[in-house]
Formats: sequence, structure tokens, C-alpha cells
Amino acid sequence: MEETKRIVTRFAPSPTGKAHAGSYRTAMYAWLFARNQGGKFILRIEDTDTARNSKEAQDDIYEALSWLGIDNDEQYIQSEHLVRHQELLNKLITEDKAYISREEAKDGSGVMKDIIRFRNPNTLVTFVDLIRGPISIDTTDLGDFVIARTINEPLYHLAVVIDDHDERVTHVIRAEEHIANTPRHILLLEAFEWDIPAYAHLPLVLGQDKQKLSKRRNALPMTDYAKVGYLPEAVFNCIAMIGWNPADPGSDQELFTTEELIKRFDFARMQKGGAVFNIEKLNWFNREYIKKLSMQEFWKHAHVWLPVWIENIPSTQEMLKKIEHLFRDHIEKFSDIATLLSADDVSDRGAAEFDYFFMEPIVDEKILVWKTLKDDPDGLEKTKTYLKQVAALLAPLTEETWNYDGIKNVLIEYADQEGKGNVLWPLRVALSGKEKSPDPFEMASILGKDATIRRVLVYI
RNA sequence: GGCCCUAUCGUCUAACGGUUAGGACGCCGGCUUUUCAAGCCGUUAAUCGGGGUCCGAUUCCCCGUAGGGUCACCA
Repeated sequence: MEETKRIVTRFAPSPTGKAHAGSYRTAMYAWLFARNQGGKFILRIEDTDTARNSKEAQDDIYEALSWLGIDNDEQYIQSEHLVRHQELLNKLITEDKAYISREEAKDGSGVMKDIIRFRNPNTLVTFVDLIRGPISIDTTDLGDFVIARTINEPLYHLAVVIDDHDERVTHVIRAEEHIANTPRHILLLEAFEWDIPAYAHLPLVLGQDKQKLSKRRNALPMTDYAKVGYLPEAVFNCIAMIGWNPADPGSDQELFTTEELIKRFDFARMQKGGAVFNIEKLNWFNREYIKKLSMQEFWKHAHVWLPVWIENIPSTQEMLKKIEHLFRDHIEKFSDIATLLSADDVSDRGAAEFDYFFMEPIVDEKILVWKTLKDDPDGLEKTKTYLKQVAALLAPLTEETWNYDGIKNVLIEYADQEGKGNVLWPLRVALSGKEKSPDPFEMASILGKDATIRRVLVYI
């Protein structure tokens, strides 16, 4: 009976620093492929480098994966397999496929120690990459490469091969930088007489500098995107499409749910060359996803970013609801809300764009006059006359008619008559205290009749 | 430098060997508008070079060139 082999993929990060978008795209593809195939996805923390591991980095990996919605079926910590690694290391030595070599330590201490080298058969290794096709590499250049620092300290090349085998990994999906390592792994696999898995080497995710994404040079940790209020669905969608196009041939679709990405996952439509990660595109994706959010979902994300002082202002919640659409228009990530409303420090109030919805604006006659009246010696007086008339026109409006269209209806004729800028600009400035703000009808309808008229009359 | 991989607008990409080489982001411009955004519309912009194969190459092959990756007792 032919048993159908269940697909098994894995993501095997080393916890030596907070991982970036490039690492997580690898995780996405391995996960997407496993889910697409009804297979298994394994998370394995590769912590053989005890000197560089950190608990913080490991937690960061769990956090990012969970945020992105990448769940796993099995989880391993590589260092817990040490006994198994030692056992197989000894087997290789016993079979003379590896040997102990007494050499001076590379750390500069001058100490002599026993390291384990693999007896390289110096063959030409060929494997078929799922993305690139056949790749052949002469392993002679590799020499007798080191597979363990000491008998008790196996190195990556040994550990990864053993763990992948023991965990029944069928598809090794990793970044292009590992192409050069694959011959070593295949040599080891052959020494153990184990099956060779399928390999897919992903094109690199590049920084603006066209170099491989690097945590210390050109990339942010993935968890930073979570921290500043990007939506995980947007990030997933965006990152997954760096180097892969899930759209139907001829289709221009760019927005895909994770379920769609699973359904469409295919190595055949993967790019071979590296691709630059573009934050502008991510921002666009995020805005698109913000647009789709329900009111409840929007505020669930947004409320985290509301400054402390805002809680103390009466009817704040009501006002926030009223200007929700303005937030949606102005932000590309949720932390931008904090900027729009100014920082936590009360002394910053007035500096931020949306402050005028929550406090009286700064009165400033210098910016009150529209540009065409700037040179008119009577410009300010005329402007005040317009404002007085605006207040008079608004006075009769009732609670029912105090809305965008109602306000516009009573003012627009007058504004047209006197010059739109002459009338509408000072009204908007009176309401906002700023040179930039939403339009005057919008402002007035949000602020309400009392506040609107009060703010206008301040100037008269 | 050796080995390996790759090559379409600035960026991400589309185009069973036959298209005016398409879309998105960004940029720029216009509309709208009192302003700034948003929105709508539009413009600019690419097949690295040279040889083949073919009636016909972005597409297949070769050679250059360029870029990237890797050459650890890291992963």
C-alpha cells in the first residue's frame, strides 16, 4: 500500500535577536504551504548557539507569530535534542564519517580543543529547488567542515539535519542565503542514509539599500509594526506578496485574506530575484484594511493610542465617535492617532492637529484674514463683519437642521456673494485656530451650535 | 576573489513565443475645495547589453555586464 506522505514544513528561527519581515515571510510561506496541503507546520527554536541566544528574542518570535496568526502543530526547542545529536555525532565518528580534530580555539584564547569535522567525500551535489530548479555545487571547496564545536556542542548544520529528519520534515522552506548550506546538509543526509527533503529557497527580502534585510542595518523587528499599530492582516498580506503573486493570471487583485492566500499558495508563481520591502506599500495596505474595520474594531485598536488627558474631558467619547471618519482619513497606522491628538503630556495640548475638537482653539487674528484681504488695510475689520454675519445666519438653525448640509445651506449663498475665501476661511480658522483643518461646515457640524457660535464671537 | 543565485517602470509585479509591454505603491499634474488631507481623474516611467534559435523573442539557449547571496568552532 502506497502511503501518501503528509507534507511537513517548519520555521526554524534562531533566537539571537528580534526577527524582521524577511524571517516572517519565510514563516508565512512555510505555514501557507502546510495549510494549503493539509500538512503540518512545526516551529523549532534553533538555540544551539548558547552564547548568542536570548530569552527576549525567543519571546519576541512567539509574539510576532501569534500576532500574525501563524499557529503551529508542533513546537520544539533544538537544545532539548542534545542527547540525540550526540548519539548521532558519535555514530558518524564510529563509522569514520566524521573525526575529532585537535585544533586551536578560534576565539583567540590559544587554547587547544577537540572539534568535530565531517569527512567530506568531495562530491558534486545536485538538488532540485522548488523555485529555481536544479542547482549543482561542488562540495570540494567546503573542505572537512566543522559539525560540532565539541562532542557536546553540535553546530547548526548537524542539528538542523537531524531535527528535520526526526520531525519528518518533507519540505525545507528557507531563504536564499541557505542555498550554499544545502550541499552540506545533503552530504550529512547521505552519511546518515536518510531521505533528502524537498528544498525551496526563497528570494531574499531586501532593504532600501538593496541588501539583505538585517536587524542591525536596515530592518525593524516585526513586533515593532505591531507596537505602532499596524494591522496584522495588512502586514501579512503585504509581506506575503513580496516575491510572490497570488492573483489569478491577468487579475489585478492585491487584497487577499489569509484564507485566500492559503488557498492560492504556489511556489510556481514565486519570484526568483530578491525584492525590496517598501514601507509606503505597507502603509497603503494598512490604510485599506483600516477602511474595512467596523466601528467596534476600529476603536478596539484606536483606544490604546488615546492620550491620557482626553479621558478627563467631558463628552469625549461622543466627540471621538463624531470624528472617527476623520481619523480613518488621516492615519496610516493607529499610533498616528496619538500624534493627531498630541502626546500624553498635557503641555503639548494645542500642538496637535485634532486638539480643537476637545478644547478652545488658540485665538489668533494674524491668520484670521483670507489671503486676498491680507493687503487691505480694512481686511481685519471686513473679516470680522463677515464673521458677525455668519453668526447671525447660523443663529436660527435648530438641533435638527444643525448638520453639514443645513449649515452649508445657510452660509453658502453669503459666502459666494462676499467671496468664499473671505467668509469661509475665517470661519474655519475661528473654529480650529489653525491654518489647516477639516472644512468649516464639517467643523461646525461636529462642534455643535453653541461651540461654533461661541468661537466665532470671540473675534468680534 | 572562488562558488552559487538572479535580472520588466524608482519600488512590488502582470504578460501558455504573437499585447499599443498591463496593474499597484510612490512621484508629478488636474478636478474638487477656504486650507491640509481624503476622494476622483490623468501623466511620466521598464523588458541590462550582445549574439543566437524561431516567421516572430520580455519569454528559450550562449556569452558578457550588473546586482545579490555565501565562503564561521553563527544560524
